[in-house]
Amino acid sequence: MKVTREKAAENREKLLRTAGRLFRERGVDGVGVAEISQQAGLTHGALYAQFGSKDALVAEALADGLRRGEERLAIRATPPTLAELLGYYLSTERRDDFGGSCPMAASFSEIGRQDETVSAHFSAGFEQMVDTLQATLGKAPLASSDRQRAIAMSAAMIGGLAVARGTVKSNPDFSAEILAAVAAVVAEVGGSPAR
Amino acid sequence: MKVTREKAAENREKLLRTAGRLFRERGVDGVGVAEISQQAGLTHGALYAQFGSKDALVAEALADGLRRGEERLAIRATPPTLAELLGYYLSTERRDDFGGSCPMAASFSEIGRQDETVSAHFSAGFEQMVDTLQATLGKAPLASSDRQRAIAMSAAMIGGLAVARGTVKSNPDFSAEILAAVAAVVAEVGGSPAR
DNA sequence: TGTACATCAGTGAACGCGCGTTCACTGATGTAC
DNA sequence: TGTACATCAGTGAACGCGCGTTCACTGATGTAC
Repeated sequence: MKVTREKAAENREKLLRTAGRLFRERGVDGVGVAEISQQAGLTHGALYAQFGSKDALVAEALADGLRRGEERLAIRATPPTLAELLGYYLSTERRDDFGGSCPMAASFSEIGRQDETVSAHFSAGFEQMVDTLQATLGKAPLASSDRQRAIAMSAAMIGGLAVARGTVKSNPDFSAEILAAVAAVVAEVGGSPAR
Repeated sequence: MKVTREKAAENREKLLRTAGRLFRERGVDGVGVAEISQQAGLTHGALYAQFGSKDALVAEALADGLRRGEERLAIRATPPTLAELLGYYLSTERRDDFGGSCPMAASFSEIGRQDETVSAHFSAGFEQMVDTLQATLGKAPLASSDRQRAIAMSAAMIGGLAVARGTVKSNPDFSAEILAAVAAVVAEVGGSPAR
């Protein structure tokens, strides 16, 4: 049966969000089109009418997740402080919430194996993170440029979140120590007072 | 046909190494038991005689890769300097060589979804990296402890390598800039002279 | 505004394929005497 | 040292299953007159 254009756009959106969340939680190869469609309240046929193939859906879902992350930062009235960003990004809540978290940290190794389109969205997402961090920088006793510092801080946050995830099942104390240590050092490198 | 005990041990080793390399290159779900066995010069039956299931092989291969990485650091006569570690780890060669590189960076998101055994090996591997880095530290103008710095530096290196991989297909210049920026800032945080 | 009909988002049965896994069998190895 | 035989690493055919994908069909929507 046909549906209104509006409803069709909603369905497409629902498929994208559902796919993105499941990919982050269980990996691209860990989720099938059947489950995505079902959780979005549709059949796999609808998914194929919208995206044509799973590969295309993967690319669009990753891009959509990165775009959504960018927007969340861009629409804020007052730009966040470094302490706020660190407190949010390197929290145990974020660590344990694969589905709701940064696709750069959740889909990591998978993104490196995707094609150029996904790589371009990943670049844009990372660039945005670097810009956001760079805007928070204070004076630090380092010779590196602001941009260099912002890049290294972003890498440390993404890496720190992922490492905390890799260690939490066997060693939750170590995992929490990692989050705290990364937050402390990144804050210092960023020129914020140590917390 | 039966083979000598020695040959059987060699075959097991070959399966582990082959599986580890392929998992790092294409992801755990991206490679099947048939291909692993074939590239190791055996049949899948031999793989099952040795490991019992693919899941068990995955766990052992990840652990084996992490152990191998630890050993590579431990057996050196003179401990490496920070500059040497950074030059090796954050090079474009390492970035482009998924199969031969650090399993913590290559199998990232996958490790977070594995069970406690793999998590324990991951913790041990990361701890080793932190210790190695901590041993190279000089004096830096930061209030953070040596251990905090070593943890954050390790996270930045792993994250930096992974982010460089995610951006290289669409934006090779940015990717190279990331490697250089992370290396420069990590060197400063580690108290080495900026290169 | 009312009627006729083309459009197309979504349905659901069916497809081939490759996956992980099982198992009866092989035959050289390694041991017991 | 030589012979008999139990062991078991490895082979390869076969299995069911769930995957991504296709396609004939449905029927409300949206348009043309």
